[in-house]
Amino acid sequence: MPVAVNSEETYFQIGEAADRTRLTQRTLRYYEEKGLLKSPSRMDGGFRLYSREDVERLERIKEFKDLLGFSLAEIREMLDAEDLRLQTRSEWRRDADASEKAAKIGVVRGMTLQQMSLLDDKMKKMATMRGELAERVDKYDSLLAQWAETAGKERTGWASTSGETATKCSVAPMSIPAACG
Amino acid sequence: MPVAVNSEETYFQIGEAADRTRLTQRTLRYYEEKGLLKSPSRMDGGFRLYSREDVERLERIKEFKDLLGFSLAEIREMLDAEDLRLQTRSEWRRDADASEKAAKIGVVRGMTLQQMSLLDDKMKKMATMRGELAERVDKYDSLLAQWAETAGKERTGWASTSGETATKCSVAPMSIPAACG
DNA sequence: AGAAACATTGACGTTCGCGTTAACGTTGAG
DNA sequence: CTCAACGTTAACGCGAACGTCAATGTTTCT
Repeated sequence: MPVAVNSEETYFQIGEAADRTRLTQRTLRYYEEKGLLKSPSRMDGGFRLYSREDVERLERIKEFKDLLGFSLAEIREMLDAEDLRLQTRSEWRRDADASEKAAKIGVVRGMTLQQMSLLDDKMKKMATMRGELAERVDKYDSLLAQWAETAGKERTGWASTSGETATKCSVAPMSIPAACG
Repeated sequence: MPVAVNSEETYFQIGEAADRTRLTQRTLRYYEEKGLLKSPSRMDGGFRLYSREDVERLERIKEFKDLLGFSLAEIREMLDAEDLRLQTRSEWRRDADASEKAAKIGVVRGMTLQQMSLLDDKMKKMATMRGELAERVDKYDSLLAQWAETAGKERTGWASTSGETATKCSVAPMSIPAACG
C-alpha cells in the first residue's frame, strides 16, 4: 500500500514502485546509482520513498530502453535535457534578466529538436524497412492468389500457421503505422 | 583492394569487409561465431573471403542493431526467417507437391507479418513520443513569439544555439516523418 | 629471399545491465 | 514485545558484445 507522508502526497516504497513500473528493486537502485533518478527521499529508517514523479520517470526510462533500445547513458542525457527544461520552467518567474530567459528557452528548444530529429531518423528508416517487408507480403499474396486460380475450385485455405498480427495492412507501402492500428 | 577470385565475382578480405561495414574484424569473426553469418569462404591460406552478399548481410545486421536495438539473438531469428525465405524461393521450382508450396509460403508470409507488426508497434510508440516533443516545441515557440511582442521592436534573435535539425517539422503532431525529410 | 602488411586462432579483459546472496536494520500487526 | 514482511548496503556473479594482446601463419612487393 502506498505510504501517505503528510496531507495528500503519496509516496511508494521500493517494492510497490517496482511493481508499478514492472522493474525490479535492484533495477531501481541501479538506476539511482547511475544517476538516472535523483536520489528519492527516505523515511526515518532509511527506506526509500518514491514520489509519483519518480515513478513516472521510471516508466519513461523503461520506454526509452525497450522502445528505442537506448543505453542507460543515452537515456541519462535525454533526461538531463528534460531536467534542464523543468528547472528552466521553475526559474521562469524569478529570473530577472530578460534575454537570459529567451536564451534558456532557446537551448531547451534546441535539445528537444535534436531529440525529435533523432526520432525522425529512426522512424524514417523503420518505415523503409516496413515498406520492403510489405512488398514481400504483397508478392506472396499475389503468388498465392494466382496459384489458387490455376488450381481451380480446390480452395487451399492457407490461413498462415500462426498469428496474423499485422492484419491486412501490408499494402500502402509508406502509410503511417498509426493508421493501421 | 577487393580480391577477384575468378571471372567477375569479387570477394573481400576481412579488413576491407570491416572497413565497408564500419565494423571491426573482431566483430565480423564474432558474428560468424554466433551464427549470424554463414561461415564465409576461405582462400588457400585460410584467409576469410566475404562475398557481396555477406557484406550486405552485415550491413543489415548493423541496421537491426543500431536502428531497432535488437540483441544479436533476435537478429539471428529475423535472419533465419529470411534464410528460410530464400531457401523456399530456390526450392520453388523443383518442389513437387502443390499444397506444400502454399504451406511454405504461408509460413514465410506469417513471419514477415510478425516482423511488420513489430515494426508498427515501435513506430506507433515513437510517433506518440514525437508528438509530445513537438507539442513542447510549439509551446516554446509561442512563448518566445509572445515574448518578442511584448518586448517591442528589440528583436531578440534567438537562433537556438546549436543544430536546428528537425527544421520546422514541429507542427502536424502525427505526420509521417518521411514527409519531413 | 626478405620484409611489410595482413590474417588466424586462442585466450584473457572489459563494460553494461542487472541477478543473487549474505548479513543486517526497520516497520507494522497482533 | 515479538515476529513476519519489508527494506538496506556490500559484494560477487553472469551473459552479451565485443576489445585487446600474443604467438603464429600468409600474401605481396621488391
